[in-house]
Amino acid sequence: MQEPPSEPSASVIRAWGRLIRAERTVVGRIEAELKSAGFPSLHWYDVLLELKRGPEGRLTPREIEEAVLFEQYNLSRLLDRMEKEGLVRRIPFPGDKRRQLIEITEEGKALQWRMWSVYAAAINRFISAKLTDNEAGQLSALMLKLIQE
Amino acid sequence: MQEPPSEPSASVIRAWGRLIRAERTVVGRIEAELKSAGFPSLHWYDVLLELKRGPEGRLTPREIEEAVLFEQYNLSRLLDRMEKEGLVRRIPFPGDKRRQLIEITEEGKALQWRMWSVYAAAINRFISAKLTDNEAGQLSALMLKLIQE
DNA sequence: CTGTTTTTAATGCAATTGCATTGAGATTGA
DNA sequence: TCAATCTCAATGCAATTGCATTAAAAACAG
Repeated sequence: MQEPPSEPSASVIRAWGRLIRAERTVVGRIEAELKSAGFPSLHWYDVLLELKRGPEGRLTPREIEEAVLFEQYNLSRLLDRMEKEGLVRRIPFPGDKRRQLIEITEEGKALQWRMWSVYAAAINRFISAKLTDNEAGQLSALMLKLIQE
Repeated sequence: MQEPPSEPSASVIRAWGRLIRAERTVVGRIEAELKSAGFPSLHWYDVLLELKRGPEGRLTPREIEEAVLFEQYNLSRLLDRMEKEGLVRRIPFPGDKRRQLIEITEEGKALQWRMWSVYAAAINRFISAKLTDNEAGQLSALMLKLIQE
Protein backbone atom coordinates (compact mmCIF):
# COMPACT_ATOMS: atom_id res chain seq x y z
CA MET A 1 0.00 0.00 0.00
CA GLN A 2 1.26 3.41 -0.98
CA GLU A 3 0.22 6.63 0.69
CA PRO A 4 -0.25 9.48 -1.73
CA PRO A 5 2.72 11.69 -0.94
CA SER A 6 1.54 14.98 0.50
CA GLU A 7 2.98 18.08 -1.05
CA PRO A 8 5.89 19.61 0.78
CA SER A 9 4.88 22.88 2.40
CA ALA A 10 5.45 26.08 0.50
CA SER A 11 8.01 27.24 3.02
CA VAL A 12 10.02 24.06 2.66
CA ILE A 13 9.96 24.28 -1.11
CA ARG A 14 11.04 27.89 -0.99
CA ALA A 15 13.83 27.12 1.45
CA TRP A 16 15.09 24.26 -0.66
CA GLY A 17 15.10 26.30 -3.84
CA ARG A 18 17.03 29.06 -2.18
CA LEU A 19 19.48 26.68 -0.59
CA ILE A 20 20.39 25.30 -4.00
CA ARG A 21 20.63 28.72 -5.49
CA ALA A 22 22.66 30.19 -2.64
CA GLU A 23 25.08 27.31 -2.69
CA ARG A 24 25.60 27.62 -6.45
CA THR A 25 25.99 31.35 -6.21
CA VAL A 26 28.49 31.38 -3.40
CA VAL A 27 30.49 28.43 -4.69
CA GLY A 28 30.55 30.09 -8.08
CA ARG A 29 31.83 33.35 -6.66
CA ILE A 30 34.49 31.67 -4.57
CA GLU A 31 35.64 29.42 -7.42
CA ALA A 32 35.94 32.45 -9.64
CA GLU A 33 38.22 34.13 -7.11
CA LEU A 34 40.39 31.05 -6.82
CA LYS A 35 40.62 30.61 -10.53
CA SER A 36 41.48 34.21 -11.21
CA ALA A 37 44.26 33.89 -8.65
CA GLY A 38 45.57 30.94 -10.65
CA PHE A 39 44.58 28.26 -8.15
CA PRO A 40 42.88 24.92 -8.65
CA SER A 41 39.32 24.24 -7.60
CA LEU A 42 37.79 23.93 -4.17
CA HIS A 43 37.86 20.15 -4.51
CA TRP A 44 41.62 20.22 -4.46
CA TYR A 45 41.56 22.52 -1.50
CA ASP A 46 39.19 20.27 0.39
CA VAL A 47 41.46 17.29 -0.02
CA LEU A 48 44.55 19.23 0.95
CA LEU A 49 42.89 20.60 4.06
CA GLU A 50 41.62 17.24 5.21
CA LEU A 51 45.02 15.70 4.76
CA LYS A 52 46.74 18.52 6.59
CA ARG A 53 44.41 17.98 9.51
CA GLY A 54 44.91 14.23 9.52
CA PRO A 55 47.47 12.51 11.74
CA GLU A 56 50.91 13.25 10.25
CA GLY A 57 49.21 14.65 7.20
CA ARG A 58 47.94 11.22 6.23
CA LEU A 59 44.56 9.69 5.55
CA THR A 60 43.26 6.71 3.63
CA PRO A 61 41.26 7.42 0.50
CA ARG A 62 38.20 6.12 2.31
CA GLU A 63 38.64 8.65 5.04
CA ILE A 64 39.00 11.46 2.56
CA GLU A 65 35.97 10.25 0.70
CA GLU A 66 33.93 10.27 3.85
CA ALA A 67 35.14 13.71 4.83
CA VAL A 68 34.50 15.45 1.55
CA LEU A 69 31.74 13.29 0.10
CA PHE A 70 33.36 12.50 -3.23
CA GLU A 71 32.71 9.35 -5.19
CA GLN A 72 35.38 6.69 -4.85
CA TYR A 73 36.33 6.76 -8.51
CA ASN A 74 36.44 10.53 -8.66
CA LEU A 75 38.68 10.74 -5.66
CA SER A 76 40.93 8.06 -7.09
CA ARG A 77 41.53 10.11 -10.18
CA LEU A 78 41.73 13.41 -8.37
CA LEU A 79 44.52 11.90 -6.29
CA ASP A 80 46.23 10.83 -9.52
CA ARG A 81 46.25 14.43 -10.68
CA MET A 82 47.35 15.78 -7.35
CA GLU A 83 50.11 13.23 -7.13
CA LYS A 84 51.27 14.22 -10.58
CA GLU A 85 51.50 17.80 -9.36
CA GLY A 86 53.53 16.68 -6.38
CA LEU A 87 50.91 17.74 -3.83
CA VAL A 88 50.36 14.31 -2.30
CA ARG A 89 52.02 10.95 -2.40
CA ARG A 90 50.64 7.45 -2.01
CA ILE A 91 52.33 5.27 0.55
CA PRO A 92 51.56 1.71 1.61
CA PHE A 93 49.21 1.10 4.49
CA PRO A 94 50.98 -0.96 7.10
CA GLY A 95 49.32 -4.32 7.58
CA ASP A 96 46.76 -4.10 4.78
CA LYS A 97 47.85 -4.25 1.19
CA ARG A 98 44.45 -3.24 -0.15
CA ARG A 99 44.55 0.12 1.49
CA GLN A 100 46.94 2.98 1.13
CA LEU A 101 47.79 6.18 2.89
CA ILE A 102 47.71 9.49 1.12
CA GLU A 103 50.26 11.87 2.50
CA ILE A 104 50.33 15.58 1.83
CA THR A 105 53.70 16.88 0.70
CA GLU A 106 55.37 20.11 1.75
CA GLU A 107 54.37 21.49 -1.59
CA GLY A 108 50.79 20.46 -0.89
CA LYS A 109 50.83 22.19 2.47
CA ALA A 110 52.25 25.30 0.88
CA LEU A 111 49.54 25.34 -1.75
CA GLN A 112 46.82 24.86 0.84
CA TRP A 113 48.22 27.78 2.73
CA ARG A 114 48.41 30.07 -0.26
CA MET A 115 44.91 29.10 -1.34
CA TRP A 116 43.57 29.81 2.10
CA SER A 117 44.50 33.46 1.90
CA VAL A 118 42.36 33.83 -1.20
CA TYR A 119 39.64 31.54 0.09
CA ALA A 120 39.45 33.36 3.42
CA ALA A 121 39.13 36.70 1.72
CA ALA A 122 36.35 35.30 -0.46
CA ILE A 123 34.52 33.90 2.54
CA ASN A 124 34.75 37.28 4.18
CA ARG A 125 33.41 38.97 1.15
CA PHE A 126 30.66 36.57 0.21
CA ILE A 127 29.56 35.22 3.56
CA SER A 128 30.80 37.20 6.56
CA ALA A 129 29.64 40.39 4.90
CA LYS A 130 26.16 38.96 4.48
CA LEU A 131 25.53 37.23 7.79
CA THR A 132 26.07 38.25 11.38
CA ASP A 133 27.90 35.82 13.57
CA ASN A 134 24.65 34.97 15.19
CA GLU A 135 23.03 34.21 11.86
CA ALA A 136 25.98 32.03 10.95
CA GLY A 137 25.29 30.11 14.13
CA GLN A 138 21.64 29.66 13.15
CA LEU A 139 22.72 28.47 9.74
CA SER A 140 25.08 25.90 11.24
CA ALA A 141 22.32 24.56 13.42
CA LEU A 142 19.91 24.25 10.51
CA MET A 143 22.46 22.54 8.29
CA LEU A 144 23.25 20.10 11.03
CA LYS A 145 19.62 19.09 11.16
CA LEU A 146 19.55 18.52 7.43
CA ILE A 147 22.61 16.33 7.50
CA GLN A 148 21.35 14.17 10.34
CA GLU A 149 20.59 10.47 9.92
CA MET B 1 47.82 49.05 -0.50
CA GLN B 2 46.54 45.70 0.63
CA GLU B 3 44.95 45.04 3.97
CA PRO B 4 45.90 41.69 5.44
CA PRO B 5 42.67 39.73 5.15
CA SER B 6 41.33 38.94 8.59
CA GLU B 7 40.35 35.35 9.22
CA PRO B 8 36.68 34.59 8.86
CA SER B 9 35.11 33.91 12.23
CA ALA B 10 34.92 30.33 13.44
CA SER B 11 31.14 30.41 13.29
CA VAL B 12 31.17 31.53 9.67
CA ILE B 13 33.66 28.87 8.69
CA ARG B 14 31.62 26.22 10.43
CA ALA B 15 28.42 27.40 8.78
CA TRP B 16 30.00 27.41 5.35
CA GLY B 17 31.42 23.95 5.75
CA ARG B 18 28.09 22.59 6.83
CA LEU B 19 26.24 24.36 4.07
CA ILE B 20 28.42 22.67 1.48
CA ARG B 21 28.06 19.34 3.16
CA ALA B 22 24.33 19.60 3.66
CA GLU B 23 23.77 20.60 0.09
CA ARG B 24 25.84 17.70 -1.21
CA THR B 25 24.13 15.28 1.11
CA VAL B 26 20.60 16.29 0.31
CA VAL B 27 21.16 16.67 -3.42
CA GLY B 28 22.84 13.26 -3.39
CA ARG B 29 19.91 11.66 -1.61
CA ILE B 30 17.35 13.25 -3.88
CA GLU B 31 19.29 12.40 -7.04
CA ALA B 32 19.53 8.82 -5.89
CA GLU B 33 15.76 8.64 -5.52
CA LEU B 34 15.20 10.10 -8.96
CA LYS B 35 17.69 7.79 -10.56
CA SER B 36 16.34 4.71 -8.92
CA ALA B 37 12.91 5.68 -10.21
CA GLY B 38 14.41 5.81 -13.70
CA PHE B 39 14.31 9.57 -14.07
CA PRO B 40 16.92 12.01 -15.33
CA SER B 41 18.77 14.41 -13.06
CA LEU B 42 17.58 17.45 -11.19
CA HIS B 43 19.08 19.67 -13.88
CA TRP B 44 16.56 18.35 -16.34
CA TYR B 45 13.81 18.86 -13.84
CA ASP B 46 14.88 22.43 -13.18
CA VAL B 47 14.70 23.31 -16.83
CA LEU B 48 11.35 21.62 -17.31
CA LEU B 49 9.89 23.39 -14.31
CA GLU B 50 11.10 26.82 -15.36
CA LEU B 51 9.71 26.33 -18.82
CA LYS B 52 6.38 25.14 -17.51
CA ARG B 53 6.13 28.27 -15.41
CA GLY B 54 7.09 30.55 -18.25
CA PRO B 55 4.52 32.27 -20.45
CA GLU B 56 3.00 29.61 -22.73
CA GLY B 57 5.68 27.21 -21.60
CA ARG B 58 8.36 29.24 -23.35
CA LEU B 59 11.55 30.97 -22.31
CA THR B 60 14.72 32.06 -24.04
CA PRO B 61 17.90 30.18 -23.20
CA ARG B 62 19.13 33.30 -21.45
CA GLU B 63 16.14 33.34 -19.19
CA ILE B 64 16.58 29.70 -18.31
CA GLU B 65 20.24 30.29 -17.65
CA GLU B 66 19.47 33.10 -15.31
CA ALA B 67 16.83 31.09 -13.51
CA VAL B 68 18.84 27.95 -12.93
CA LEU B 69 22.37 29.33 -12.97
CA PHE B 70 23.82 27.06 -15.62
CA GLU B 71 26.63 28.06 -17.92
CA GLN B 72 25.58 29.09 -21.38
CA TYR B 73 27.39 26.26 -23.12
CA ASN B 74 26.12 23.65 -20.70
CA LEU B 75 22.56 24.75 -21.14
CA SER B 76 22.98 24.77 -24.89
CA ARG B 77 23.96 21.13 -24.86
CA LEU B 78 21.47 20.14 -22.22
CA LEU B 79 18.76 21.56 -24.47
CA ASP B 80 20.18 19.49 -27.33
CA ARG B 81 19.70 16.36 -25.28
CA MET B 82 16.27 17.35 -24.07
CA GLU B 83 15.20 18.19 -27.58
CA LYS B 84 16.41 14.83 -28.78
CA GLU B 85 14.21 13.23 -26.13
CA GLY B 86 11.25 15.26 -27.33
CA LEU B 87 10.91 17.19 -24.07
CA VAL B 88 11.42 20.65 -25.53
CA ARG B 89 11.57 22.23 -28.94
CA ARG B 90 13.43 25.25 -30.26
CA ILE B 91 11.35 27.82 -32.05
CA PRO B 92 12.37 31.11 -33.60
CA PHE B 93 12.21 34.26 -31.55
CA PRO B 94 10.02 36.78 -33.33
CA GLY B 95 11.98 39.87 -34.30
CA ASP B 96 15.45 38.71 -33.32
CA LYS B 97 17.19 36.02 -35.25
CA ARG B 98 19.95 35.60 -32.71
CA ARG B 99 17.61 34.47 -30.00
CA GLN B 100 15.27 31.55 -29.79
CA LEU B 101 12.45 30.35 -27.68
CA ILE B 102 12.54 27.04 -25.94
CA GLU B 103 9.12 25.51 -25.62
CA ILE B 104 8.24 22.62 -23.39
CA THR B 105 6.34 19.84 -25.13
CA GLU B 106 3.43 17.87 -23.75
CA GLU B 107 5.84 15.05 -23.17
CA GLY B 108 8.07 17.43 -21.25
CA LYS B 109 5.20 18.55 -19.07
CA ALA B 110 4.25 14.96 -18.42
CA LEU B 111 7.78 14.09 -17.39
CA GLN B 112 7.99 17.09 -15.07
CA TRP B 113 4.79 15.96 -13.46
CA ARG B 114 5.90 12.40 -12.96
CA MET B 115 9.23 13.51 -11.61
CA TRP B 116 7.55 15.81 -9.17
CA SER B 117 5.83 12.96 -7.40
CA VAL B 118 9.18 11.38 -6.67
CA TYR B 119 10.88 14.68 -5.98
CA ALA B 120 8.14 15.81 -3.61
CA ALA B 121 8.35 12.59 -1.66
CA ALA B 122 12.11 13.00 -1.42
CA ILE B 123 11.77 16.57 -0.20
CA ASN B 124 9.36 15.39 2.43
CA ARG B 125 11.70 12.69 3.53
CA PHE B 126 14.95 14.59 3.48
CA ILE B 127 13.88 18.11 4.33
CA SER B 128 10.39 18.39 5.76
CA ALA B 129 11.16 15.59 8.17
CA LYS B 130 14.22 17.45 9.42
CA LEU B 131 12.99 21.02 9.70
CA THR B 132 9.88 22.59 11.12
CA ASP B 133 8.05 25.03 8.93
CA ASN B 134 9.40 27.79 11.07
CA GLU B 135 12.96 26.60 10.60
CA ALA B 136 12.39 26.40 6.88
CA GLY B 137 11.38 30.03 7.03
CA GLN B 138 14.58 30.92 8.85
CA LEU B 139 16.57 29.04 6.29
CA SER B 140 14.90 30.91 3.44
CA ALA B 141 15.72 34.20 5.06
CA LEU B 142 19.35 33.28 5.57
CA MET B 143 19.77 32.03 2.01
CA LEU B 144 18.25 35.19 0.69
CA LYS B 145 20.89 37.20 2.48
CA LEU B 146 23.63 35.08 1.00
CA ILE B 147 22.33 35.48 -2.52
CA GLN B 148 21.99 39.26 -2.24
CA GLU B 149 24.04 41.64 -4.38
C1' DC C 1 41.98 -24.77 6.16
C1' DT C 2 39.29 -23.51 1.68
C1' DG C 3 35.68 -21.54 -0.79
C1' DT C 4 32.65 -17.39 -0.47
C1' DT C 5 31.83 -12.76 0.56
C1' DT C 6 33.37 -8.15 1.53
C1' DT C 7 36.42 -4.30 1.29
C1' DT C 8 39.53 -1.28 -1.12
C1' DA C 9 41.21 1.03 -5.07
C1' DA C 10 41.79 1.39 -10.10
C1' DT C 11 40.23 1.63 -14.89
C1' DG C 12 37.79 1.34 -19.73
C1' DC C 13 34.47 3.72 -21.73
C1' DA C 14 30.47 6.90 -22.10
C1' DA C 15 28.42 11.24 -20.69
C1' DT C 16 28.92 15.72 -19.08
C1' DT C 17 31.29 19.97 -18.12
C1' DG C 18 34.75 23.66 -18.88
C1' DC C 19 37.30 26.64 -21.92
C1' DA C 20 38.03 29.20 -25.79
C1' DT C 21 36.39 30.55 -29.90
C1' DT C 22 33.20 31.24 -33.72
C1' DG C 23 29.47 33.00 -36.50
C1' DA C 24 25.36 35.34 -37.01
C1' DG C 25 22.74 39.06 -35.97
C1' DA C 26 21.56 43.32 -33.30
C1' DT C 27 23.05 47.84 -31.50
C1' DT C 28 25.78 51.88 -31.08
C1' DG C 29 28.12 55.98 -32.22
C1' DA C 30 30.77 59.03 -35.12
C1' DT D 1 25.58 54.99 -42.99
C1' DC D 2 28.58 51.78 -41.75
C1' DA D 3 32.40 50.26 -38.96
C1' DA D 4 33.08 48.89 -34.34
C1' DT D 5 31.02 46.74 -30.49
C1' DC D 6 28.02 43.82 -28.19
C1' DT D 7 24.71 39.94 -27.61
C1' DC D 8 23.24 35.33 -28.33
C1' DA D 9 23.85 30.59 -29.15
C1' DA D 10 26.71 26.79 -30.88
C1' DT D 11 30.85 23.98 -31.15
C1' DG D 12 35.79 21.76 -31.22
C1' DC D 13 38.51 20.00 -28.03
C1' DA D 14 40.32 19.06 -23.32
C1' DA D 15 39.24 17.87 -18.58
C1' DT D 16 36.26 15.86 -15.37
C1' DT D 17 32.59 12.91 -13.82
C1' DG D 18 29.57 8.79 -13.91
C1' DC D 19 28.89 3.91 -14.58
C1' DA D 20 30.13 -0.62 -14.57
C1' DT D 21 33.49 -3.70 -13.87
C1' DT D 22 37.90 -5.61 -12.38
C1' DA D 23 41.76 -7.13 -9.55
C1' DA D 24 43.79 -7.81 -5.30
C1' DA D 25 43.67 -8.55 -0.61
C1' DA D 26 41.24 -9.35 3.79
C1' DA D 27 37.50 -11.20 6.51
C1' DC D 28 34.31 -14.69 7.16
C1' DA D 29 31.74 -19.22 7.39
C1' DG D 30 31.48 -23.98 7.26
